[in-house]
Amino acid sequence: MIRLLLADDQALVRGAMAALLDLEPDLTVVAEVGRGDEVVDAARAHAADVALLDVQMPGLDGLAAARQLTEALPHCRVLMVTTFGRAGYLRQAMAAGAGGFVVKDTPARQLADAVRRVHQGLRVVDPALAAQSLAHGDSPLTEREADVLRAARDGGTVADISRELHLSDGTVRNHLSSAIGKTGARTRAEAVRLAFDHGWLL
Amino acid sequence: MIRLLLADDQALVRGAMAALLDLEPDLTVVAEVGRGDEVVDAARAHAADVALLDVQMPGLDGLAAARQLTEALPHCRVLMVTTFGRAGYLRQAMAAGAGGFVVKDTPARQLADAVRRVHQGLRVVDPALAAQSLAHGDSPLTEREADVLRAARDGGTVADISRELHLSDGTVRNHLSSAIGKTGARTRAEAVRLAFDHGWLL
DNA sequence: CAGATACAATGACGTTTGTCATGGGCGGAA
DNA sequence: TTCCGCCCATGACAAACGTCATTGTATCTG
Repeated sequence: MIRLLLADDQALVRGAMAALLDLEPDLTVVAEVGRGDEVVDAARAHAADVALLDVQMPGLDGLAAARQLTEALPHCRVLMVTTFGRAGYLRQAMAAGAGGFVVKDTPARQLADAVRRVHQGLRVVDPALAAQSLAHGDSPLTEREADVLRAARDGGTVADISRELHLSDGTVRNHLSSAIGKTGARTRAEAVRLAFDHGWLL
Repeated sequence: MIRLLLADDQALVRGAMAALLDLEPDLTVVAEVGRGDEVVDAARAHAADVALLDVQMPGLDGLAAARQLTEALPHCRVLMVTTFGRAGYLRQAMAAGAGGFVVKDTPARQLADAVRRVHQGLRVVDPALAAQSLAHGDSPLTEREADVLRAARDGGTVADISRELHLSDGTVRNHLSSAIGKTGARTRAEAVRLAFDHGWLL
């Protein structure tokens, strides 16, 4: 009997996935959480064998949660189950020690198989996503450039960003210019969008 | 036995919700689709009593699908089940003849009850969302302003937008300026974000 | 050590953007 | 019919933006 932990911020989706997986005779859902910072505790308390983690969660994002979990409980496998097939997420998930990466577009029947494979220590990755990940490569952005893009996400002015990051206006514009160049964008907003779609932010 | 149609572009979520709802003795899922433009045909073919529609779907968005469905099959009730609790979505959903509006944050157990209520002709609405909807009111944007904001979504320049919409550069900037004023934003990007969050676009 | 890279900052530049006044054409409402 | 709002357009202006050259510090690497 494989013991599962579900972590997803959408209660409805979480409950539905629990119902789906509990139908499998060899699987049982032993814990559900809606926040990333509750993952490790819950996994330990319920002796989970496999944790299914969403990427976007309050408290702590799924990738960070995966890092914590694989370090704290190495025997507990991690399967990322996420909405967005961002190439950068896959890369980071694997680096975080995840055993698999599945997007929510995949047929429901394959989920149980993915869980079993991960439990056996195998790697489960969407082939299309793997190809895209290789194509886009790793993030070319420096840490600071990523910070600036993140701060520019909600459409504020340079002054807003510089205030938030305690930087000079000119420095912010330099970082932005650099990020625009690296992403191949022609506008700050476009750079934000592209970097986000590639999974280079957060 | 209430016959259900599920429409959601994420196959995994769709299947999981099917599993969840099929556990209820008085509910049965008779059809699943992943595109908005397949909703009406599927509902007719399988004689669905209640259709659960996500807002964002390829082909046709859930709100438009709800309009088509309530017109083509008036006896078939509609329950919107969506990720984002945008106030504007709720308003449009109700105008489209939906019987209920549920966000995916709600506990899984409440879903079956919502389905039953909608099937009985009752209205099901998240109270918090209803309040927010009243607070923000209807969209103050004109059709053209909304068009321009939509075109500005991916971060292009004024020239890009004017080319896409076959307008003068100056006209685009006028519409943008107007939209910025109406949304209370200070930047084009911020206006796009705010309008989107209010459900005033798409 | 020298070289490369990330970070922060400044000043200068040309361009883009947001705003405003103004005007004309078009539809619906008083 | 007259008014009003929406749409399209133009021109002008200040502010914000994107780019570049340059300087300096810190850190890591060969």
